[in-house]
This record gives sequence, C-alpha cells and structure tokens, in this order.
Amino acid sequence: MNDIASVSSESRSLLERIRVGEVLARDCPSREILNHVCSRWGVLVLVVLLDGMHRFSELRRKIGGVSEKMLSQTLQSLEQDGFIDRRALPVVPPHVEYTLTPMGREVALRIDGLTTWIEQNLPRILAARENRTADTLSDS
Amino acid sequence: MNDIASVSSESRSLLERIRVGEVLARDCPSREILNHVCSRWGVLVLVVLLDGMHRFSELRRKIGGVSEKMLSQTLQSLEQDGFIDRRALPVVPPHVEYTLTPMGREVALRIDGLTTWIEQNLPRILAARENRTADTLSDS
DNA sequence: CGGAATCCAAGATGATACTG
DNA sequence: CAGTATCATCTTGGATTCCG
Repeated sequence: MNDIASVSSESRSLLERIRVGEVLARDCPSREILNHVCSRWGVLVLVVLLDGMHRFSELRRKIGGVSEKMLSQTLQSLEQDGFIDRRALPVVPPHVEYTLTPMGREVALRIDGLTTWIEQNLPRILAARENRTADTLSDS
Repeated sequence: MNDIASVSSESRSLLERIRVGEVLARDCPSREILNHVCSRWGVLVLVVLLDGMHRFSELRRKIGGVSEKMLSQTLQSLEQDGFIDRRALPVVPPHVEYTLTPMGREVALRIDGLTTWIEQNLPRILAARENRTADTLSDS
C-alpha cells in the first residue's frame, strides 16, 4: 500500500532510490534543507552558534568574509527551518540574539563533526591534492 | 611550525579565529574543501558512493536532477581533494569507475549522518517551518 | 560511454548607501 | 545595532554540440 507495493514497471531505479534515501529524489524537500545547512555561510553560522548565543555583529566578526546581506539571509533561512531562534529585544539601539534551537543543535553537531574532521585532516588532504596535480603533469 | 608561531602583528583577530577553528578564517584552505564536500551535488555523490563503486552513468541515474556537466565537475573536485578514486579502463566504449578513497569514506560517513538526520526529521522541520510562516502572517 | 567545449540563463554574492 | 534596498558582479547550473 506504499510506494514499494505499487512498483511494477520501472521498479528497479525507484527501489534503489528508496533504499538509499530521499535526498536523491529530484524534488524532495530535504534537498532544500540540506542546501540551507550546507550553504557556504550556513555551515559556519551553525558552528559558531554551537558556542552559545551570539548577536548579529558578533557572528559577523567571527565569520571571516561574510557580508551583512549574506549573514542576514542565512540567518533567516535557518530560522525558517527551525534551527535558529531569533530574539529581538525592543530597545534602542537594537539588540538581537541568535541561538540554536534544540533541533538546530542536533544538525550543528553533525556539521561541526564534519568541519572538525576537515580541519584536522587538512594536511592529509592538501598533500593528496599536490600528488594529483603532480600526476597530471607527469603522466602525459 | 604553524600559523600561531608566525603571528606577531595583526594578532588579535587571527588568534580568535584559530581558537574557534580555522574554517572561520577568511582564507583558510579548509573553506574550499568544505565547499566541495557540501556543494549541492558533492553531498549526494558522496552519499551514493558510500554504497560502493559506481560508473558515471550510474551516478547520473541515481542522483536525480544532476547534469553531466555538474556531475563531471563535482567528481573532478572531489578527486582532486583525494576523496574519490577514478579508474578509467582503456576499453571502447569507455568504462570509468568511481570509488571512495579511505579518506573519502571518512567524510562521506559524516555527510551521510547529516543527510540521514535530515531525512528522518523532515516532518519535524517542515512542521516548524509552517509555524514560522503562520507567525509572520499573524504578527503584523 | 564518458566526457570536453561552448553558450546562455539564473542565482549567489558583494559593495554601497540608507533607515528605525 | 541590525538590518533593508539597490545595483553590479561573479559563480553555478543547464542545454546543446562534438569527440575519442
């Protein structure tokens, strides 16, 4: 009574997709979430917020190279997805606090695992890269 | 030895960046690796290859919506980074096999953890999103 | 089959100026 | 301070064509 049961023709590729996961489906909503989380600045915002609450300008200072526009945009999409809690205190000058939601913390931990791995293995990776470029020069 | 030792002028912001992590530094090479791995198609390629060796056209079929160009480009960057092994058999018609390297397997596992989490929590995420959009409509 | 090359549309990003 | 708006740019992505 589910998708699997209704598969008769064209069944092979559909079954494969289901087994591996929905992200592989062209129009699965998880693709969008994944892109928000894995976006250039989304990753870094999540990592920084793992350290606790931050204000807008704090985030901007910690994340090297991000523009106001992109930071704002990134924060909005992550807030929409329910990963970030935005609290605006009604004072002047404005004071806005960004925090991870419980759900946001769960993704952030996984993202952090990835970035940490990359940082720690960067020497290995860069070494591998140099070998490759050397190969392409010598195997002609 | 490392960057820390060479810090003298402009040390404040640099030290801050190092403490939290190198990815936060504007020009750290890890940023580039991270972008390859987290790219729209890079994530999906890694997840699929976790299931073992695949040929070009197999990847293309499994990853819904990817074009030949982007798949090719993605595979090249991941190969450059040392995450993917590309073996071209000298036969006609061409036969090319893509496999994760041991290092690639390590990142892929972390990526897979992330995508799996998103897939499994998709209902929660989408529910949170609807509440937000409802909020923005009612708090005007 | 597995690409490379080209061209073009679309989206992401950035610099700047402005506002409550 | 924390954005928004606008415009310019730079990168991505896709469709098409051609090749060994």
